[in-house]
Parts: sequence; C-alpha cells; structure tokens
Amino acid sequence: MNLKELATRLGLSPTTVSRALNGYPEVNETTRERVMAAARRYNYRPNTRAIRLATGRAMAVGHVIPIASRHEIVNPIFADFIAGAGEIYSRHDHDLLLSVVPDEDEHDAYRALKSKGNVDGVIVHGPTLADPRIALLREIGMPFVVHGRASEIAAPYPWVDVNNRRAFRRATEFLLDLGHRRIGLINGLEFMDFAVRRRSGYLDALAARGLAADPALMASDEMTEVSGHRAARRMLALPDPPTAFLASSMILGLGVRRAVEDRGMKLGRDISVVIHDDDLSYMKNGEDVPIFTATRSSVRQAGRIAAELLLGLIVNPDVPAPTRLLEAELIIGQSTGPATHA
Amino acid sequence: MNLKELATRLGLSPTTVSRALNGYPEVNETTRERVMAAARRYNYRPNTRAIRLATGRAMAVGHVIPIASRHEIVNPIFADFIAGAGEIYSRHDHDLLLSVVPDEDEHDAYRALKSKGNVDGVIVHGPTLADPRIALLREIGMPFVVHGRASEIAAPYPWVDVNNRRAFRRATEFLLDLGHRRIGLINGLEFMDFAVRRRSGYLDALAARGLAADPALMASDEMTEVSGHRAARRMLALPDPPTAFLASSMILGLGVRRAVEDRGMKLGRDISVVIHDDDLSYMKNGEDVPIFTATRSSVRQAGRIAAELLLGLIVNPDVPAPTRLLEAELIIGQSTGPATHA
DNA sequence: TGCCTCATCCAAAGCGGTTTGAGCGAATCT
DNA sequence: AGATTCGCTCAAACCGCTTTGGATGAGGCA
Repeated sequence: MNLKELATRLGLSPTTVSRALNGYPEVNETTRERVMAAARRYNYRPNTRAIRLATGRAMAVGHVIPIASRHEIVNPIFADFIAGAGEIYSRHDHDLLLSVVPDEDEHDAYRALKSKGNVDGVIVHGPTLADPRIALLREIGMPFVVHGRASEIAAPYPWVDVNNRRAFRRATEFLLDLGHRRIGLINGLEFMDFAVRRRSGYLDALAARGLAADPALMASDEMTEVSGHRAARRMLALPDPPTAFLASSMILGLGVRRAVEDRGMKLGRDISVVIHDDDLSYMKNGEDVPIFTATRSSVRQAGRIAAELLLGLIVNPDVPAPTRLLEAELIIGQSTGPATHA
Repeated sequence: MNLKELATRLGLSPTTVSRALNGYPEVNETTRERVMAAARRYNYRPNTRAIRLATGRAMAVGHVIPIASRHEIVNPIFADFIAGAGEIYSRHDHDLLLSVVPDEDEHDAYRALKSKGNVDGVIVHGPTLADPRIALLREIGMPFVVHGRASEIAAPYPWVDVNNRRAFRRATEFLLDLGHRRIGLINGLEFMDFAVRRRSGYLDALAARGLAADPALMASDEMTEVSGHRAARRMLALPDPPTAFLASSMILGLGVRRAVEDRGMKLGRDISVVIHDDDLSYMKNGEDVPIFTATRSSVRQAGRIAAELLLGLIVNPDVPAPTRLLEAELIIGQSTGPATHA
C-alpha cells in the first residue's frame, strides 16, 4: 500500500493525501478525516526510503562506536546511554544508526556518514583531551553532541557531561573527613578526558588540605574488574598502604573489593571504597542500601539529554553550542567508614 | 557531488557511470578506470537514500531492543553482541539500526520496521519459551535470526545459540566430581529460554547421579549483582547450605562472591562457584588465570555468526532455516575446589 | 559489399514520496 | 455584475540513484 494507491482508492491526488497526512493547513478538515481513516484502515505507512530521498533528511542519527583494535573493549555504558537516547529518537521518529568501526577508521566513518547522507547528526562518545573528531565534524558540517568534554579544545562545541571534577573532589573530601589520609585513585586511561578531570578533582581536594599526592597511589588503566584488582593489590602491598580507594567505575570497584578481600580485610571496616556509579541498569549499586558509597549520575539520563540537544541542533544548527553539566550526587553506602589506624 | 554531476564532468551518461562503479560488464575497462579515478578524485559516494529507494533494499538490519518497562533493564550482553554483528554489517555495507522500544510495543515496532521499509531483516534478542515474535516475523515476511532459541516452537526458524543445556550439565558434573552434593543454581528469569535450558542441564546432571534436586537451591531472578547476592545469601543461611553454586552470569557470580565473603568464607576453598561467562569485553573473567571457573562462550562471536546468517537470508530468503549451535568450553579458574565437609 | 554480432554507451522510466505552481469554483467585495 | 480573494485540489517536477530497452558503430563473416 503506497501513497499513489491510497490516493486512487480515495479518489484524490497523491498531493492532497500527502498533505492531509502531514497536517498541512490547505486541506479540508473533512477530507483530512477521510484520508486519515483510510490510512489507518489500509495500514498505510509512508515508505521511509522515499521520504528520506524526497526531503533530503536522513531522519536518523548516528552513534559511532569505536572498537579499540588493541584491546577490543566496548564501553559498557553504551548500552544504557543508547537506551536513553533511543527513547528520545523514537519519540521523534528518528532512527538510531550504530556504526561499529575500528578506531583507526573512525574519521572515515564520519566522513562516509556525511557524504552518503545516512544520518543528520551524530553523538561523539568517549572524547579524549584534544579529540580530533570535534574539529572534523565541524569541518564537514555535521551536527553533533559530545558525551563528555575535550578539555584542550577551546572553541565552543555542544556537549553533555557529568561534573567529574566536582564529584571526585567531593568524594575525596568525604574520605578525608572520615580520617583517611592515604587514598588510592583507581582511574580510567588518562588520555580520556573524564579520567583527567576526575584526577584533578582528587588532587584539588588533597591540596586543599595541604596533602601531597603520592604517585604510587594513582593508577590509570582500562576499567575492568581485573585491572581494578591489580591496581588495588599493588597499592595494598605497599609499605604504607592506602586505607581508602576511589574507583572510577562500579566494575573497577568490584575488582578493588576482591583485592581487599583477598587480603582478608573487610570493606567498609578495614578499607573504604568510593566509586563512581553510572547507574547502569544491569549493574545497580545495590537496591535500598547501596553496596558502594558512590558519586552517582545516570548515564541513561545523559543519553536522553544528549539526544534532545542533538535533535534540536539538527533542526536549527546555527544556534550557539548548547551544553549541559550534570551534577553527581554522593550516595553513602556500606563500603566506607572511619579510618582506623590514624 | 552526485552521479549526474560526475557524469557530466566525465562527458558520460549517468547510466554508464553507475554501471562502471558497480562493476557491470557492459562498460569498457578503460572508461571504468577513468570513472573510478574521477570518483576517487572528487570523493564521490553515492547517496544512500537514493540507492535505497531505487533498489528497494534498505541495506540495513534492525536490532529491536526491548526495554522491560517494569525494571528497565538493558541486557548487558547487547553491547558485545552488537559489536560482533556490527563488524559483519559494515563489512557488507549495511547499517545497523537500533530500535529501543518498551516491550509492550515490540510487535508494533517490527510491523513498522517492515511497512516503512527501513530494514531488510532483524535479529531477535532474548527469546522466551514460546516467543511470539517468531510467528509474527514469519507472518509479515521479514527475514530474521534469533539469538537463542524458543523451545516451545516446533516449526524450524533460524537461530544461533549456545548449547546451554550441555554447558550447565557439564558444569554441574564438574562440581559433583569435586565432591559437592548441595549445589545452588542461581539462574535468570525462567520465562527466558536460556534459563530453562540451563536448569534442565543442571537437573540432568543431578539425576544422572541419582540426586534429587532441592527447590530451595534453585533461584530464578534478574541477572544483577544484587539478585545474585540475595539468592546466595538466602541459600547460605539454610540449615543445610550448598557448598557450591552455579551462576548464570559473571555479574550474578560477583553477587554470589559478595554473599560468600559476607559470611567470612573464601571462594574456591569454602565455597565453589561456576559461572557462565559470555566473554564480555568489559567484564573479562580474569586475564591468564580466570577468576571464576566458567563455561565460556563468546557472545561477540555469536553476534558475528548471527549477522552472517541474517545477511545470507536477506539475499536468499527461501533457503531452509539455518541454525548454529555453539559449544561452551569449561574453563577452570580459582573459584572451585573440592568439597570439604562431606 | 551486405548482413550479423558484439561491445559500448545512452535516454528515459522507474522507486515513493514531497513540494512548487497553478487551476477552479465559491464566497466576498465594490 | 465584475473583480478579487480564498479554500481546496491537482499535475508535474524533483530528490539521486538503478535498470530496462534501445542506439550506434566497429569488426567478423560469407
């Protein structure tokens, strides 16, 4: 069932039917009713491919997810971020196009997306400090929103981010207030912007209390259970081990917990841990009582906001770059307690 | 730069240029070279929207990911499955369309995908025992491949699945061989097909040794850390607690571990745990030494295979339903040991 | 030389919508 | 009554590609 057929069945021209369905004013309300009814009855849905060609819009947004060819890690927050974003897209009749590309081909991927015209805009995931994609996208004139920021890029660009620095400063202060002085930071890879911001929040808090940061208490690696475990084990084996940890994700935190328990110590009593909690649906930080004390910020919500900003930019690209800074809340769980040996 | 412009620049007709680029035989090899060179030079890429309309093919496959409106959980294996599938799609110039829909709208979503014509086929995720989507897709004539199976559906349909039953039978036997007699099963929700198969593998193994299954040792719930913890805690508090656990996922296993350690016991010594490991990139089960003893099967690989089957079906839908049963391997890790108290 | 084949290229008709520009009664104005 | 506006509808062009069905001319063959 296509437009032409529906039109002949109604004894109308395709023009009128199209207009009736798309809410144009220059069509009689009674005919509009008739058309709508017929469309429903014959279960007519305009062919997306034709709409796209005719209007020149893709009615789709792209998410390029880069696969680091070395370690082949898919960022576990994608699933929830995309769930949030997808909600908004479907509400606006847009498709979500997922491009999985080896990271060395990422630039080509964006260029191709543009010249082949299959998306109207993209979300940039996991920005590095001076992420080159931002310049690229601006150059090729593709609307975009960054999830996160790129500190070394001065020109304004659209982004949605958590206040990572404040969150980690806050978390560090919380541990300091509990009497902890040796606090291990178990962070993501520091070419990622968020990791650098989190570290500076941590350093800020230490400096504010006149404490020097110990490089041996800072780890930066992939955010897996295993690397969380490895880093915590190393630090706990130091002559002057930390009494508390700050971990950049729930999964890292689980690794830290394993290391703690490997040494026969108990979380929250012997060792305190604060994590950053992206509030992933399949990785909830407890139910009523949080497992970990955490700085929490919903990545799904971030996805929703990013999607909304992007759809806005697609409609009106010449607006000044919208940005949104989300605050994380500090959730007190069972994994922290006062420092015992002063 | 579009086809017509490229053609005039070359002094050729659009027809010839199109044919040259698409490898049709009726064009002189020297002109083909010329055309190819010009296409490269002007960075010409055919407009996908136009190709789609002209050919009637969507050049895209859909993944409908249902969001259970009650608990809002996104299956954590999606990310890796999609990474695998996406690899194959991009190799074949297909797009991956992600539709996030509330599960009560899922049928409509498939129907819409079909009538609007924006995909050539779909992957069905997380099938239930008598999954209605299979009949629906067949009815509307949309090529599909199921990731998993639907035991109660007799007619053949295309699927890719892990041999869950054998894997869990194997794992159970392994624990029995270590002397364990009380083995707790911590499973996913049992309207999911995989969960039922895993349970029957577990029951098979017990029955083969003449052991009766204890309903108190079988839990079935969402696969989160918290529910793994809750189930294990409950079982450990029984008068006659299990000495070993079988957990349906790594995340459940982490919850079990927490419950074990809450009671001051040590994994692999006091309590054994075997998990099913989907080999997720961000949730690796250890590096050289696995954390958990596990039945392992790469979900990313399953994604690759499913994608290949689907692309094949799209080209040739009238072939008998292809299926692929993947075997899980049993990986011995640090979480299992002989039963102590006989 | 005349006829056929074959290689090569092209004009034009789709694909299924949107959108421009115009037509045509009926109502309104002068 | 004649001119003008308004409300409604339609024919046709267009989006950028593919594909059908010739057209043309060179070479092969008798």
